Parts: sequence; structure tokens; C-alpha cells
Amino acid sequence: MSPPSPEREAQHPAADSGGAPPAASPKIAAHRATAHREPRGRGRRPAAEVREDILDAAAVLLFREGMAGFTIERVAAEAGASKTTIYKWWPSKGALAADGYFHATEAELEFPDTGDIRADLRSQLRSFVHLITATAAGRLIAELIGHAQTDPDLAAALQTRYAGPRLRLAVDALNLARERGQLHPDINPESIVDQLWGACYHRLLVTGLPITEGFADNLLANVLHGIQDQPRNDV
Amino acid sequence: MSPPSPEREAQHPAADSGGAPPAASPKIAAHRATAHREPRGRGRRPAAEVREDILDAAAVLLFREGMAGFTIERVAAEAGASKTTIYKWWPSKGALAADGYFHATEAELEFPDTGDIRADLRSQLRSFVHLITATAAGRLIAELIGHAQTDPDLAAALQTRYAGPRLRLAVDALNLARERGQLHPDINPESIVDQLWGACYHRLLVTGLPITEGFADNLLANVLHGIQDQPRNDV
Amino acid sequence: MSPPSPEREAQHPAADSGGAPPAASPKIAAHRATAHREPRGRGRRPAAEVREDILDAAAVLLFREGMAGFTIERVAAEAGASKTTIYKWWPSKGALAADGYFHATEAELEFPDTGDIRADLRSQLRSFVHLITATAAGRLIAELIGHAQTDPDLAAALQTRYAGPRLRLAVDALNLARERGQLHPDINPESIVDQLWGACYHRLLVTGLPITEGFADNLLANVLHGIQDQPRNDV
Amino acid sequence: MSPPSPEREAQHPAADSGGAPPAASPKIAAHRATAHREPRGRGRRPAAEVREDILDAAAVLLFREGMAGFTIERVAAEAGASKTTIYKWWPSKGALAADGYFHATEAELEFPDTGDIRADLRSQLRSFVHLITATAAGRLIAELIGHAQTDPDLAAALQTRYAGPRLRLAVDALNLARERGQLHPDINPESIVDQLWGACYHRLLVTGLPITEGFADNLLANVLHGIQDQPRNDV
DNA sequence: CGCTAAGCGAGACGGTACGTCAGGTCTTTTG
DNA sequence: CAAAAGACCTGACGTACCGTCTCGCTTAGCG
Repeated sequence: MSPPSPEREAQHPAADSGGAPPAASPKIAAHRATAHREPRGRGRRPAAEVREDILDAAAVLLFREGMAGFTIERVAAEAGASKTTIYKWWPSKGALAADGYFHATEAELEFPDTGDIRADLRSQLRSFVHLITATAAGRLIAELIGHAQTDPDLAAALQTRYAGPRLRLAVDALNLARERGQLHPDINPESIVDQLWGACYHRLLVTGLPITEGFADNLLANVLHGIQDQPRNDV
Repeated sequence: MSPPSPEREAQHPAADSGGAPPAASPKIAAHRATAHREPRGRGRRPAAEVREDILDAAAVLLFREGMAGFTIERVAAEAGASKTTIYKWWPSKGALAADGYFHATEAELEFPDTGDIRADLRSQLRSFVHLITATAAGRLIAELIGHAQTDPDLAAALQTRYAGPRLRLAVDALNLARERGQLHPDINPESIVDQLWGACYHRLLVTGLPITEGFADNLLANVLHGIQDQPRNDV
Repeated sequence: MSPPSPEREAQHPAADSGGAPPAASPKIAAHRATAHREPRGRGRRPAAEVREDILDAAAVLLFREGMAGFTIERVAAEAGASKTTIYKWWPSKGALAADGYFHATEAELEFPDTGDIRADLRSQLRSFVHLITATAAGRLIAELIGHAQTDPDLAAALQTRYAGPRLRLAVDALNLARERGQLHPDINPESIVDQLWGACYHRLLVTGLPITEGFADNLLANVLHGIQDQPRNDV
Repeated sequence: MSPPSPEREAQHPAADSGGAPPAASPKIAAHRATAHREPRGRGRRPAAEVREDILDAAAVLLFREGMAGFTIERVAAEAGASKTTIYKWWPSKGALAADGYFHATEAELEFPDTGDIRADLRSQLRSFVHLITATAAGRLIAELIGHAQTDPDLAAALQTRYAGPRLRLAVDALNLARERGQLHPDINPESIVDQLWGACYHRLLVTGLPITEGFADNLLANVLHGIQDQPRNDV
């Protein structure tokens, strides 16, 4: 699930190390700075405008305090919206959190195919490692996935809008490589994604072991060449 | 993280299919049947007895309703204990849930070494797949891990008492196999655990894709022989 | 205040017993049966038609659920009108309720003067007792008066369209009787109305004691002859 | 119903005119001034103390804003209590308002029997007139009775603790007078109360006509001597 | 063996958030 | 272009749990 990282920060490995932190969406700050608090009576406001305010506030709150402290009540207060309106559009706190996250990050997914599947996987995996270790998104994604275990709405949103698309990109890349003869014809691409990105999530969510670029390289080596003691080509 | 499954039911692959469902701790039902509801005044009761009642009630509630609906208030009510007592011993709802879970399952961990690392991994992995797909423990573990993302107490408990021990067993087995020359000397055992059990958790927690024995075998094949298109020995 | 009862069903005492139940306005049911629910876009509709629908809906709702459950929102929904329209014509929920009540009951007030003030008062008073004890109007009037204590619009409407006219009729009758020499020349007619109808309201609104025809007769006897121990003519 | 006035202000007619306004319970202000706001953690507080705070706050709010603006939420806020606590003890807003009113006024009822029923009734009635016209209690009682029309809890409280006791006192006095031969043996004391105090309530709640001492005297004269044109003793 | 104090059960307390409902006010859309 | 439609914010509702704390008791443990 979710190979190509959200936020997108670096395509070629070299640029990875100095990647700028994605920050909780600069556009949010800008928007709120200009269009903030001009009390305008109690009547109707354009739906789109309200929706924007709510999502902005949700994102800000989410990045500021995480899922703990993320409350429909507080989102409403900070958005200058009413709870009623929020409940009209989002079925649960989780659904709102998901929308808020996506609204703030709006990752343009890419999984460039250079022809060298090993290099491409390495690049994507390292980007992902950077995202979940060096930016606020890491803890946030963990908390969203955590909450999704008891919030079906959030689970659905994450699978549809987050995990699904990223999985698809990686699977496509793997299939292409297989067709080029770079990978064994019997492979199951989804499983490989599970063994690369899933291994990272395992450390993020369960064991808490450190997630480094070396770790990512190691995962890749294992799955490419196997771990049995036999002649390898390279690493 | 957690290779040998809790509950442990079958060591050799053949026995897996007919494994008895682990059931939510028969000892609980027995205990509660006998020692249920004889109102006994408000004075002091032996700490051990009270503690037992609380853990039993926690486990029952946990298996009956999952983490949603698992409330300190309700545990107290069903245990005939007071909230004060619970707060005296457990720092958070998550800590209590973890203790309740372990109290009910009390897995005796084993990772038998037959000398054939491939068969041993296969057996252990299949047992784990069975646990998280065919028993109530699957959803429950997912919910516990989910809550652990925002509850440090629960996270600590899970890592210390659940993930840690299971990871250690598997790592030990892998190290043994390496020393026997069955695995490449450069391998990192923890990474391999991430790529086998972690891949299953990925599907359980994130993508929701099906987790089957075939999937487990596939994971194992990938990591043993690699996925690059080159001559393999066997599968 | 309100001597001559709304709905009015029987003028001469004898007919009282067999009075038909006033029913919550048959004309309403008829109207709603025909003009029900043909969604017709959002544009303009003849004001009169909309107004009629609203009043009908208000009356139906009022008689069905009382002032609790009587809501501008629900009236709008059941009338197929919008809240805007209602707020344009009625200043408050109470004003609408009052209008709805009068729309449904449309009492033709009468206080026939037979020349015998004692018989006339007795007849009117008994009719009023019947109205507030044997029909739905009793509870409703109580609730309207109740709400009027905190809703100036409703209070004004009730005094202008309900209490005022009825008070006037009774006062006129009493003045006529005084001019005929049947009553003491120093009397204050308004006070007498307070002591006859007001006494009934006291039981309806405050003490909850039973309101019977015997009670009405007793009120009349007291006020006609006094309660001091002295020779009376008759009762 | 409720002949002897709450707050009790004057027994003999002469003192009536200069009666001091009963003020919204001086003891409240005193209490709140001294024992206000020493934050003491979140745990339990003596029930009696909390109850006192709540009733004080309720009374203050009630006298300050009337039933409109009287909200459980605001009482809780001003009392420094929690809504939960209030809902634990009072079934509805009306019940709390009633308790708050009685807590603040704590009228010591008296209906002194001088042997002259006419003088006693006159005194009591004038006191009542003063109460409902010259003090804040008038509007408040009206609003409480108003709300009682749709709040059974409030209705019960008013009848039990307000209307009932006052009715009883007056009825007893009337019965005594009857036994002394001052009143006709056939009278129904409850009806007479309805015709004296009830007539005042009628003006207060329904017609809005002015309630003066002259009006009270007139009510008394009517009911004592009757209104038919016949020789009277005096007025 | 009797007294004391440790410590549990009970449950009320101040809070926070929930999800709902109605009141009024305003913009948009339609006839 | 006027009026109906309907979405908006506000504020209160009544409920559920949280974590804290007071109280009444019982029983264990000390004298």
C-alpha cells in the first residue's frame, strides 16, 4: 500500500537527502491569513467557501495536534463554521480528518519509469522513508491508519484515496518491468509492494524500529535477490 | 515483530487447516460463571482477586465489542470493581486493554527449529495468517495496534509483551539458520521479519487485501529466492 | 379571559350534554387531502395559497402535538413552504400558533341576551367549562396562554383576538343587566368576568383542581348572592 | 392558586404601601460573594455544597433574565457545576427553575386569623397584589406558571410547593370563619379562593388588565355580598 | 483477640465532546 | 424582480466517558 509517497519530494536519489520538509501546506496559512474573520451575520454562505474553511481548519488542527485533539467541535470553532454543517457533509471525525489531510497535501503522485526497476524502486522507497521519518506526515499517517481500525469511514477514505492509488502506481511499474524481462514472470506485484512499503509500515506502526535509507536498500536487496545463500549478481 | 503467533495452535503445516478456534479464553467464562455477582459490601477485597476480576471483565468486553465500546467505566461496572481501583493499576484504557488481551490469550510462544528454516518459516507464517484471518484475534490485534498510535502506554505494552518477544524468536531462528549456512551471511534478520510478518500486517491494517496461505507462501518465496528473473533452485 | 367560548356548540343549557365534539377543524383535513405534495420547484407561488397552506399545517400540527412539538421548522416542512416565508408574515412561533389556532376554530362569538342575566351567565359559563374540559381546545388554550407569558407577540394576539372580544361580550351583557336593574349599580363588570371565567382559568392553569358544571354554578351563586351568612333569595 | 403571598411582606394593610421590594434573595449575593471560585481540582465535592451553588446560580439567573435566558447550560456555567450534575438531580429545566425560585424566596407562609375574615382576606389579597405587581416575583410567577403548561415536572413542583400550601391556608381560614358563623354554611372554600386569587391570576396571565388594591377590594366585596341588586350591609 | 489503618466499592464531581434540533438570517435560484 | 428554497451560524439540548476525589466499610495485620 502507498508506495509513491504523498507530498512528492524527490525523484532522483541524490536530491533525497536535502529534501525540504513539506510543511503543513503553505496555501493554508496564506488563505487563512487573508480571508480570516470578517464576521458577516448568521445567514448562508457559499457552500464552497465554507467547505474550504472547514478543510483548512481541519488540516491545520490535524498537523498541529494530531488525531488526539482533533475534534469536530474544535474544527468547527476554528473554521468559524457550525457543527451542523460539518455533520451534513462528513459522516465521522475520521472522514473529516482524511479529507483535511488530503486537502492539505494534495500529492501529485508519480512513479517515473526510467527503465531500471531497481533504481526506480530504490528512489520511491527512499522518498517514502523520508516522508514518514523526516516530516510531520509520518506520525500523522500512522495515526490516521490507527484510527481507521475502528472508523470504517476513515478506512474507506484511506484505501480509496491514499493506499489504493499508490499501490496501483507501484504495481504498474512492477508489471512493466516484468514485461521487459527484468523480473521473474511468476511474481505477484502486490506482494512485493507489501514486502517493501509494508515492511516500513510495520516498523512505523508496530515495532517502532528505526526506518532508514539503509533499511530500505536492504529490503530491496532481499526481495530482488533472495536471502538464501547462493551466488548473487550484485547488491 | 510478532512472528510466532499468540494462541499458537499448530506446528506442522498439515495440522493447520483443522486448528481449533482459540476461543476467547475458556477460563474466563468458567471463572465468571462461578464467582459472579454476590454483592459483598463495600469493604476491602484481596487485591489479587479484584485484579483477576478486572482483567476477566476487560477481556470479555474486549472480545465482545472490540476497542470501540471498550471503556474503563464499563469494565469497572462488569468487574464489580470501582474506577478508582482500575486507575490505581493501569495508566490508560489502552494499558488495560492490552493486559486484558494478554490475560485472556496467554500464548505460549514457540518457534521450533527443525533444521529446515524454510519449512519453519512457512509453518509459523501460516499459523499467523490463520490467527489474524480466522479468529477474533485478528480484528482485535488490528484495533489494539490502531489505538497504540495515539496511546503511548498501549504502544509500550504491545512492543514489550507482544511484538518484541515474537520478533526475538523469529530473529533467533533466522540467525541459527544463517549460522548453519542456510541463509546468506549478510542478511539482516529484523528486515526479513518485516518483509514476512510486516507484509501481512500491511494488508491487515492498511490495504485490506486478502491474506491467504498462498500469499504467505508467496512472501516466503520472494524473500528466499528474489524476484529478479534468474535461474532459481526451487520453490 | 374569554367568557363566550370558542367553537360554541350549544346556547341553551339543555343542549349542552349532547354537543358534538368540535373536532380539529374538518376543513383542514379536506384541504390537505387535495393539495398535498406536488413538488413544484422553488419559484413564486400565490401568496394567499401559501398562507393558507401554512395556517392549515400550523393548525394540524398544533392540534396533533400541542405547543411542544410545534415548531416553525416543522410547520414549514408540513406546509411545503419555506421558513423565510413564515418569518416574513409571523414575528414568532407564538404568533403563528395563535393564527393557526384561530384559523382552525374560527369561533362565531355570541352572547345571546335572554333578559335573564343569571341564566345567560350560567349557559355561557357551562359552555366554557365544556370547552376546556371535554375538547382538545382546553389543553391547547392553556399551552397558548402559557407560552404567551414569554412571547409578547403571542400575548398580544391572544388579548386582541381571543380574550378581548370575549371579555367585551360578557361585559356588555353585564352592563345591559345592570341597566335593567338586575345587578347592583356599583358593580365593575370586568371584575365579575375575572371572578367567573378567571376562576376557571385558575384551576386550568394553576391548581389543576377539577372544573365541573357544579363548580361553575357555585361560582355564579357566590358572586350573585355573596357568601356572607345572611338571608338569600335562591340559588 | 396561592392566596398567601410568597415572600411575605405585610400583614396589616397599613404596611402594604411601603413594603420593601423583596429583592432576589440577599442571602444569595452574600453567599456567592464569600464562597466564590476557589478552584479545587476536579474530584468530588460535597453534594450539599454543589447543590447550594447550583440553586443560588439558578435563582440569580432566574431573577436576572426570567425564564427566557434560563438555561441549564448557563446555570451550570454560573454555578461552576457540570451539566451532568444538574441532570442527575433535576429532571428538567422547569424543575430546576422551580427549585431555584423556592430556594431564593423561602416564603414563610402565614395567614393570621384575627377573627375578622373580611379583614384577613383583604390583607392577604392586598399583599398578593403587591407581590405580583410591585416586585420581580410577579413576572416570574407568571412565567413559571406559563412554562408549567408544557412541563409536567414544573407543574407538579408548583402545585406541591407553591399553589397547594397557599390554597390550604386560605381554605383553612375560610373554614374557620364558616364555623364561627361568619360565612354561609354551604360555601365551597376552594371556589372562593379561585374567585379571589384566581381573578388576579386571570389579569396577570390572560387579560393583562391592571391589578390594583381597589380591584382586590372589589373582588372581595362582590364575593362577600353578591352583585345582585339587593340591600347590602356595607363594603 | 481486639483495634486500627489500609484500601476497596460506590459513585458524585468538573470537564470535554458527542450528535441533534430549532431559531433566525442570509444568498441563490426560480417562476 | 420578487419571493420561495434552503444552507448557514448560533446555542442549547441530553448523554457518555474521562480522570479525580470523598466517603463508608470491610478486612488484614499489628499489638
